[in-house]
Amino acid sequence: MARFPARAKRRNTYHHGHLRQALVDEAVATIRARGVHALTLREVGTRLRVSRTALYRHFADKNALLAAVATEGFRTFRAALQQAWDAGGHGREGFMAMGRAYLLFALDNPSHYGVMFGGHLHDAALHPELAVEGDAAFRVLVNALVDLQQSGLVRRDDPQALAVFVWATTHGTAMLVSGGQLGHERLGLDAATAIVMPRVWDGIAVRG
Amino acid sequence: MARFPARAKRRNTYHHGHLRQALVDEAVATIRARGVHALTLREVGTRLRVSRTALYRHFADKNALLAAVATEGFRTFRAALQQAWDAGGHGREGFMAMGRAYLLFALDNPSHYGVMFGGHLHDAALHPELAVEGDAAFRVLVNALVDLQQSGLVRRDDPQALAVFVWATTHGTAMLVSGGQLGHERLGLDAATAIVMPRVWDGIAVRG
DNA sequence: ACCTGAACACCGTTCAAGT
DNA sequence: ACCTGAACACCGTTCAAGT
Repeated sequence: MARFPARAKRRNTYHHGHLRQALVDEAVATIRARGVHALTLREVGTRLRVSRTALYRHFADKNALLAAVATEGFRTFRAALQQAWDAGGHGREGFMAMGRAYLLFALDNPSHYGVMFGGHLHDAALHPELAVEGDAAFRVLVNALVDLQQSGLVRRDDPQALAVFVWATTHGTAMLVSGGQLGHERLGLDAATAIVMPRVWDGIAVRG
Repeated sequence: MARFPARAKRRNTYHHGHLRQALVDEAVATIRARGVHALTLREVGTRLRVSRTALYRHFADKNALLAAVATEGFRTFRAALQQAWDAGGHGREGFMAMGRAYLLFALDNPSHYGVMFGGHLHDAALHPELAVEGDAAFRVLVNALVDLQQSGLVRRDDPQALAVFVWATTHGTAMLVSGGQLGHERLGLDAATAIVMPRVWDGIAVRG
């Protein structure tokens, strides 16, 4: 019944058994708080009270850690989209809620979103799980569009093509708004949603 | 009449009088060829046969050099948009040509485009010339939209809002296509243009 | 003004070695 | 298997000094 000592001793010497997840969490926290450029493998290590090179037991290099961060981001992102679509009761309102959720995620976690889409990753192709999660998030949108088509609300074009248009528009809006790239025009979440989403709807809806 | 020697001697010791532009050009070339992550101040210096720190006479830091690269990008970008709009004879066709030119620029110079929009720049606000050039490029689009409104082709909504929608969609498409972020769906320039631009037009055109 | 070399503090990554 | 410390090659940036 007293087998804890062994575990305790182990924890002191070899760290916990979930270093990988701890590394990802720490990286996400750093990125969220201070941006990608502030992410340092050495600091991640010391903050986790682990050697600077312990990380290499779980990731090939810094890029692989970033890929894991992006993968994790896609997971919560997809959940947020799905939840908004469901909570919005599908239909036009659900679609709008999804769009708002998309922008909300991007504006709330600009740095994390940047890792997912910003091109900080060098060889995304080398990380299949990343592609899988990205696809899964994309598929939430495709499925919603198919549903909207079946309800007679959206044109019966190729849903993939429609999804590309919708995703691109929302993504572009997120990047422009969060980066403040449009110069003078500083937009907030609601303003951006109000400007862009109705027009996206016009671009895909059945003509009335 | 023979005052060249002085110049020649000077060139050997103090480099040419256009180091700043040479630095930007070299940075652009490196980024274009090998990506932002390969840009090194030290290498830029040695390739220009100049000390590693000569750069600091012209730029506060690496970020300032990147801002200059982005500024230069916006200049040629704006010219490309304007040229397409004019060559397309304005109207719907000119608008489509502009959209294609946008995507062409982004796909032809993905890394340079990435510096302009990708968030590699830390404090874009600190570089006013960058904002000026970005605004100028944006205004080409706004002006085109106003023209289209006067021709009765585009709805008479706030042109700025219309421009945000158009820009965001095109920008998003460029990012997604160049990053191959849409998973399986690998799109080329023409496919992306064909999918997105007609729908953008539907989103802004006068209802027929 | 414009340029330089040496130096500083800081990276990511490798590797032989420990448990 | 998992972790470590020392070492390597490489950064951006500062600074006193040169012309």
